[in-house]
Amino acid sequence: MTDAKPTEPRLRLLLAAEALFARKGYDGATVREICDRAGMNVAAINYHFGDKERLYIETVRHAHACGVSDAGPPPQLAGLPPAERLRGFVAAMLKNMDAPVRPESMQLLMRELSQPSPATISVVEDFIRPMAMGLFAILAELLPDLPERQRLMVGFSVVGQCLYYRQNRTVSTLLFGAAAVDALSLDAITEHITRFTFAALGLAGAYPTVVRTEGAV
Amino acid sequence: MTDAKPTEPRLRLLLAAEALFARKGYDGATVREICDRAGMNVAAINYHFGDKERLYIETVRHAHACGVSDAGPPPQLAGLPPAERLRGFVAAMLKNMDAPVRPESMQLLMRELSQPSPATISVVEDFIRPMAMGLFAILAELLPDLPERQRLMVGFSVVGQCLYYRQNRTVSTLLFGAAAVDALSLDAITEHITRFTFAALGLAGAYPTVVRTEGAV
Amino acid sequence: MTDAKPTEPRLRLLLAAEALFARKGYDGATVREICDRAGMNVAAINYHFGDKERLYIETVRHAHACGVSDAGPPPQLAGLPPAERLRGFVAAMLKNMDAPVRPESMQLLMRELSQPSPATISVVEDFIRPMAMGLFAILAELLPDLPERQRLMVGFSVVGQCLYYRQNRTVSTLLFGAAAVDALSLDAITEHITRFTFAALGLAGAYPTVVRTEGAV
Amino acid sequence: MTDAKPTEPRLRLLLAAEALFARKGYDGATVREICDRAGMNVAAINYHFGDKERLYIETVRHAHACGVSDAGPPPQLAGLPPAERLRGFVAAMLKNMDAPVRPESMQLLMRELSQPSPATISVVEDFIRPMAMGLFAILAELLPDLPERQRLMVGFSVVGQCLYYRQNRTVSTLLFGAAAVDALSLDAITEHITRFTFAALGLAGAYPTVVRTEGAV
DNA sequence: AATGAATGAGCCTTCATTCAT
DNA sequence: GATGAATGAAGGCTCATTCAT
Repeated sequence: MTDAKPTEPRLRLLLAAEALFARKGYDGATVREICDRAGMNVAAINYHFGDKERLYIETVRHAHACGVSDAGPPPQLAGLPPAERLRGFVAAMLKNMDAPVRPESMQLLMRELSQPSPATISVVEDFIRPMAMGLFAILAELLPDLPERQRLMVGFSVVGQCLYYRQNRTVSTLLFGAAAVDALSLDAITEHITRFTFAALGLAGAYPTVVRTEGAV
Repeated sequence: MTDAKPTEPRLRLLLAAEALFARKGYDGATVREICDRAGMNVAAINYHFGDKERLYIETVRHAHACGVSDAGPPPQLAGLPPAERLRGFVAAMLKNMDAPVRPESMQLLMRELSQPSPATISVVEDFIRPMAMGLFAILAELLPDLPERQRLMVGFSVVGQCLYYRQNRTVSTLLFGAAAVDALSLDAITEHITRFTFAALGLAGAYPTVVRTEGAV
Repeated sequence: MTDAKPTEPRLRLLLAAEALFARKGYDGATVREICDRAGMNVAAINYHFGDKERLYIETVRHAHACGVSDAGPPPQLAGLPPAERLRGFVAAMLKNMDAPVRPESMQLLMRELSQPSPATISVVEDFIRPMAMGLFAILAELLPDLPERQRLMVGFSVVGQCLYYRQNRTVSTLLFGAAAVDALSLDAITEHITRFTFAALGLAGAYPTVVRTEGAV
Repeated sequence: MTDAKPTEPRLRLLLAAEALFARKGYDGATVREICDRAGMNVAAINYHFGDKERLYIETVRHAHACGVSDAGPPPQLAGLPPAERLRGFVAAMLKNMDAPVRPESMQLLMRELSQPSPATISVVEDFIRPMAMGLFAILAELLPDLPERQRLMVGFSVVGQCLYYRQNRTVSTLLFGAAAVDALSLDAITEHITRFTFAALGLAGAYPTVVRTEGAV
């Protein structure tokens, strides 16, 4: 059993900050609130991190350091054919976003990416770039003759489909109801995106799990 | 006579607030800043709107009231075949997000959608739902036999591809450089997403602009 | 009857700040203390002066603006012979320091001069230089053949004697008791410094009030 | 072996405190700053001195304990005639203030004297009184018939001339430029004050270094 | 209808201090 | 004997808000 309430003060602050920054943003969260949640004194932040801004940066770094282990294409797919790996990539990305170790981490990172700050760059470099490189390596194998610009947009189409579910869950729920949205299981979404993409790429025949359809849907 | 600088005080405040809320968020923007930008007194906001929160709600309402005219599928496509209309939908959505009448409006709405607030619901109902209904009407015509749950995910795949470019422009730029990202013209993106989607749906033959490809890319 | 408690808020703050800065110095005085004394809110300083430092500068400026009317050699001596005017200068300087309109003003100025700050320069230029120029004009008339460097030191000797009583009253009192120090009336001191100086300059014969002595004491 | 960097922790703290209190005053100097400068932990002050205030008192005591050896009239003048000894006193006082063993000590003491604190009394008693007694002993010999009150003012005139150069160097520099002020050598000032005083006292004939002048200048 | 002056709550930060080691 | 970690109080400042005009 790992610590539900870690005794390390620095970590307590980071976790409290992560939750509050994720929920309220940098301006909306106050250092008092964060320290209270961490069960510490107001001066703790200054002592451990210098000031609020550096706490924020460290919080973002910590959040992606925790998630970074799952980042990049799942290594166990290394030797498989590219079609298989593309499916693995979609599955990993969806899973990573949907049920990360700590939801606050992901929430904070998404907020961070949509409103860049000094901490954004390192997150992108350490957390996002490995995944992107993994995806484009797969696409390069799958579509070796495609001009680079086209490949870029193909990548964006794949990632865009995956990100949609995290970035726009609120809207989807408001539009179609929580029941309809929650009914979409992670597996179903993975299946859908993979088929949709394979069909789009004219690789429906290469689709790993064999189900043949007219289109992909 | 168009009002470049509207003299109506309420409107001046709404436009100033829109720009600042869009750029800095609710907590980051200050009423003083907003009033200064509107060329008015600090007390103006409280006089005209009661308090900051009500100003925010009114600002969001006003932003989507201005954008709502462009929302929904472009009416001129009304009589065309569904394939044509799907292409029109993608083009409209991308164009709407990329170069709306007032960029601040869109920026504010996007921020609002990613961080739901009391003002979110009416935005979704008035601004988003018409577009969504338009899209699903098209999809229903294109894929009449598809189970509803599948159609939902198809819709998400289409919209997800479009939204990616707005929601993740910063990340894309950090990953691939501004040059590579800016080189993707609105037309090129529209073309790509439409083909990608048609191919995915097994409707490549129905692709309106005729270019026949193996896949869609 | 002038306002003992002025209703003008800016002035109330300046007077409160003057007293506290004079007594406790810049670091020792707190804005809360100052506002309390002025019967105003903590935010008043920020509203009226921007921040503590600008309040300090304005306080110093105001303090010397109040005293500056008495600065410089008393104009009514303008036509008199230089010996008479030297006596007048000493009398004016002592009087000015000993019983100024508001003691806090002088206390603040003296503190300011011994610990230069951004506000020092203008005080020196506006408040001190006129007096200094007045003195050296007199000395130039009295001792036309004296080299400039010597004249400088003579001026310092005159001023040094006068300043001693203000700058070192505490020490004098601790050394000789309050009774002995307080017994030295303003007139007695004026008389002493004038005679001492005249005798030192070999101008004892020119001493205006005629009393002949062996030395000057 | 002299200790350029004393290893005794208490002494290290005292020297660091002396420098910082001298430069920034009691409120302006922080215990952290002092401990950093002394190369010690934040808690060192509380451990060695209890609290900041007691450190301050000890620092002032130490500063004047170090300077006290030079205090009082130079002993080697003991047997000389009073006129000679007065000259020695002026020279010693000027030299003591101008280039003391450790400039910080003197700076701290001067600051202390101008803003009395609990530590003032002992400084005055141990450091100042010996000098004052020395001076008044000389004056008693030189002017045996002078009433005490007159002698007090004569003493103040002598000391006031000397103190001027230290207490008002900033103002002098602002008024007449650094060049003019720095050009006044310690010897020149000593010479001037001595002659000025002797002439004022009608003792020009007794002036030790023989130069006969009409006045003293 | 609209404003400038003024307010109190709360912000982030820093201070001198203490405690467990 | 001495320290690094942690604390509560208080610092200056900014915020959204209100009031008299």
